[in-house]
Amino acid sequence: MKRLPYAFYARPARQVAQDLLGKLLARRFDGRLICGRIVETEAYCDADEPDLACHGDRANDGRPTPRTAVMFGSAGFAYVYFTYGMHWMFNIVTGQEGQANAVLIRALEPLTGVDLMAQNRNGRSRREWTNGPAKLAQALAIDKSLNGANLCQPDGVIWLEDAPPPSEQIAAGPRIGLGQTPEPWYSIPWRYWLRGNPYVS
DNA sequence: CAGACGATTGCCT
DNA sequence: GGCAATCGTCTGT
Repeated sequence: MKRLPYAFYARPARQVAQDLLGKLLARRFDGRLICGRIVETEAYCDADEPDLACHGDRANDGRPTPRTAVMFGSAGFAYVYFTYGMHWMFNIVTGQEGQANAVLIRALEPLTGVDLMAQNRNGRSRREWTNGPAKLAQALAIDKSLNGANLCQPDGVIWLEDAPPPSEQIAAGPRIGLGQTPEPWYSIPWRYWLRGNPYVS
């Protein structure tokens, strides 16, 4: 299996978000491998148009802040942030440097290191290990220490691997949990998933 | 420096 | 379906 290269990420977020479906998210943890197949993503921001749901557009008048700085940086790095006082979210920076583009990984299908996922998810049922953005972060032991991690680095502890295109159909719909975000961004269909997959959130 | 709120989850009715 | 948990980040005073 081949690690996804920088060029894969250095494209518009919506394109990367769809192409990530079926790829593998891998994590080296406790000397072992945890790996899952990506089945749900969301795109935030695009080069051409504003996205008021995106942290990079919403805060500080569209300028970087300490939290969002990574989002404005090079593609192929991890943007990990803390929310609701208890949850970590794992995103992948996409697009061009200077633009706030990222893809949120929302759900995985467990493949490797299932005992570690069960342990990290406190013994919950298999279906609840990775069917949500904060759940998969916990299952893969993703936290602040991985913010800014280089996903293309050969000896990194978190990366993505190429995989054949998915056989499932790709579905699209509005993004989840946008709260007070105004239209049209509240309803714009930038969430993508593999139709029928049981691990979609 | 105080106040509002969040790219969610899990428990309760 | 409703709602509390829990704290970092951002904003306005």
